[in-house]
Amino acid sequence: MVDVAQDLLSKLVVRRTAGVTCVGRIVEVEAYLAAHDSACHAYRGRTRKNRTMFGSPGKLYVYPIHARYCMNAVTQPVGVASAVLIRAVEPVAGLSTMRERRGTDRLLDLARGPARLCQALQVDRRLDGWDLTRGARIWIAGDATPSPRMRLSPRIGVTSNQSARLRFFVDRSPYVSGPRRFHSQDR
DNA sequence: AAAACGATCTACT
DNA sequence: GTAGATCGTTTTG
Repeated sequence: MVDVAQDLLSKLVVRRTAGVTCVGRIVEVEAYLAAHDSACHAYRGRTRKNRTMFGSPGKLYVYPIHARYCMNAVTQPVGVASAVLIRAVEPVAGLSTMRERRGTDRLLDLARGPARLCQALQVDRRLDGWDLTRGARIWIAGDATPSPRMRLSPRIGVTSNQSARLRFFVDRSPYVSGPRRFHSQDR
C-alpha cells in the first residue's frame, strides 16, 4: 500500500477531454489506510460517498471538500478501502488549457494542491469510480524517468492520526504543495 | 428544510 | 504564516 503510493511518484496523470490532452507528473501523494487509519474516509465503514474506496483497485475515487474536488487512486482488493490521494503534479502538457481552467498564468499555481490539480485536469465527481486501467478519459502512465529522491512527512490537513508519516513527495520539487520540510528518511 | 462539515484555496500581511 | 471565503454534500431536526 505504502509502496503503491511511493511508486506513483513521478508517474504521469493523463487526462483527455474533447480534443485536449493534459499531462502532469505526480510529485506529491498521501496514503490512506482503510481500517487502521482514523484519517481515512473509510475508517468508520462503508457509505454511499466512500463506496468507491471499497471497490476494486485501479479506480478513481473523487470526493468533494471545501467546495472543490480531490482525486485518489484506489489501491487494494475489494473490501479493503485504501487509497492514494494525489496532492500535486508538475504540469507537463496541455498547459494553456490548464491555465484557462485555473484562471491564472502562474505555473506554480496550476496544479500544486489536490483541488487545484483536479480543476486543472477538469476532474469532478462525475469521474468518481472511473476505471484508470481503461486508458480513456483519465489514466496513469509510466515513463523512463529514474526514481526521484523521495521525502516523507505527516499528511496535510488531517485532524487525526497526525503522527503517521504517510505523505510522500519529490525532494526539492517546486511543484509540491505545503511544507517541503521532511520528517524522515529518503528512499 | 436547515445546519454543519471539511484530506482546501486565495489574498493579504 | 494565516484569517476568511467557499459550497457541495451529509447529517440532523
